[in-house]
Amino acid sequence: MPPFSSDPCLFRRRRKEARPAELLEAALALFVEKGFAATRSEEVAKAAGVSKGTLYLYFPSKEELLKAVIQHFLGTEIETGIQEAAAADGPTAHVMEKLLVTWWTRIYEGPASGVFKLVITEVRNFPDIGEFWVERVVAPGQAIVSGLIRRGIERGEFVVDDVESACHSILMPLILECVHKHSFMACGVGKDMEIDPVQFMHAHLRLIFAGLQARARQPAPTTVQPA
Amino acid sequence: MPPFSSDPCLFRRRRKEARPAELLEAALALFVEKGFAATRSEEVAKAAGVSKGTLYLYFPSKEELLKAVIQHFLGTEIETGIQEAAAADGPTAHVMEKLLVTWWTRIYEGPASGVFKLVITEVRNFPDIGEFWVERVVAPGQAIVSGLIRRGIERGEFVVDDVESACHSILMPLILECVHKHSFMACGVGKDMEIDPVQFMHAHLRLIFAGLQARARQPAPTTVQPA
DNA sequence: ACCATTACTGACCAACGAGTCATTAACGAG
DNA sequence: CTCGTTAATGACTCGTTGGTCAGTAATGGT
Repeated sequence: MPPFSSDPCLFRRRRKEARPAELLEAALALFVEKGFAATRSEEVAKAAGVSKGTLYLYFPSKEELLKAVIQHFLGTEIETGIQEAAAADGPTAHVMEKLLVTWWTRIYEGPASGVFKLVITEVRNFPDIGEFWVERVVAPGQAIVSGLIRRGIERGEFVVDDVESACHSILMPLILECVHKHSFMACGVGKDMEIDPVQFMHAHLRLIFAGLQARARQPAPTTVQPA
Repeated sequence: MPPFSSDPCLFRRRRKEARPAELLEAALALFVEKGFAATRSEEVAKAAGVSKGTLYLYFPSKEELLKAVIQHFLGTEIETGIQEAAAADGPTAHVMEKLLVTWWTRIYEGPASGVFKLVITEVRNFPDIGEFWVERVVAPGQAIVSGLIRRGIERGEFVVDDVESACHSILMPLILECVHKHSFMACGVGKDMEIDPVQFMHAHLRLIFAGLQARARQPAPTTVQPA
């Protein structure tokens, strides 16, 4: 580094407003990649283009930074899902497929996908992370999907004896796909046997819907079938 | 600690044979609970009832200990599954259900379940872990299940257009259930909305089989149906 | 009983990393 | 331009921890 650098565009810019968001983004990427404990706070600062001191200017401790990261990156996606689910009409399988494909693709591709891995790995060290995770993500997410399943049952499209389990069968592969993206997929392993996540999601939903509709088709195969 | 303790049963027993296994077991439990980086090597030693020096007598470094842990706890379960799958006959859905229920319950309840979480969290820091994970677990596991699906297709019981995806749809919830056991379930969060894993597994497989059989039932609903 | 062997110990060291704070300089007001 | 405010820095402190090694005691042979 030269003894002085008066370029105000690269060096020591004062940008109080932008720092927190940039630090949170850098922290998410590093925590997801290396884990919380293995990430040095100076790395986070460097990745955000500031010094370690600045990091501690905006967050009182590394642990608080972690909590802020999770709080910051989990909220938004779920609420849009609720609205999209409520607005749609038509055959439930269609509604659900459309919802899950657009909604989940956005989650999978955005930074939220990393939060799944992060929360899974760190809940046991910081249990209160789990509190607002179930409250803000698990519960509303399940509510959307199980609500749609019940809608399908009421309309005579689905026959399901355990809605909760069906909900898990639908969502768990999608969640694990997000985790997978940030573990195996992120390093070079198993590239040969990899599946395109979007292609898998379609095949998965087709299989699940076939199962949900299987016994519903039996009593009235000619009247209800849409396709 | 008293200045001397000559009780040979509790203090400074020499048990060269038993140490490695005990250290590996203790290390697995702690690595899964707290993560590799957050676990101090002395903790592992204490949990195994030895001092830190003894740990480094059997493993050259903390990282080698991690690799040894994973190597030690991943091999056995898969091979028994291959044999059980090959031995069985009868309707494929029955074979598969029986296999997955016994096989996966054993994995879920044993120490192997923790290895899933451990590998997911640590591959990116130690990529060669991933190498023998795909080779020894992912590939053979998928081979067993997709082999059974193909068996079902050949026998006219299933209609599947994407065997790989179906395989994922079956296995991913079971894997995530293992991970869940060692993250959320292990701390107190979300206890109210929890599902019994065995009950879920049955419901999940019933749903999947309904999907796999759905279109197979259509052409000949009266002749093929076993139940 | 005595000794040789070796499993085992824990004090120790060096490196590392979270968090601090005296100092520096960017910015804006007058 | 000057100066007061405050965003930003990075050298420093100090507790922590991976790894070592000189010493200790359990064991088995004679």
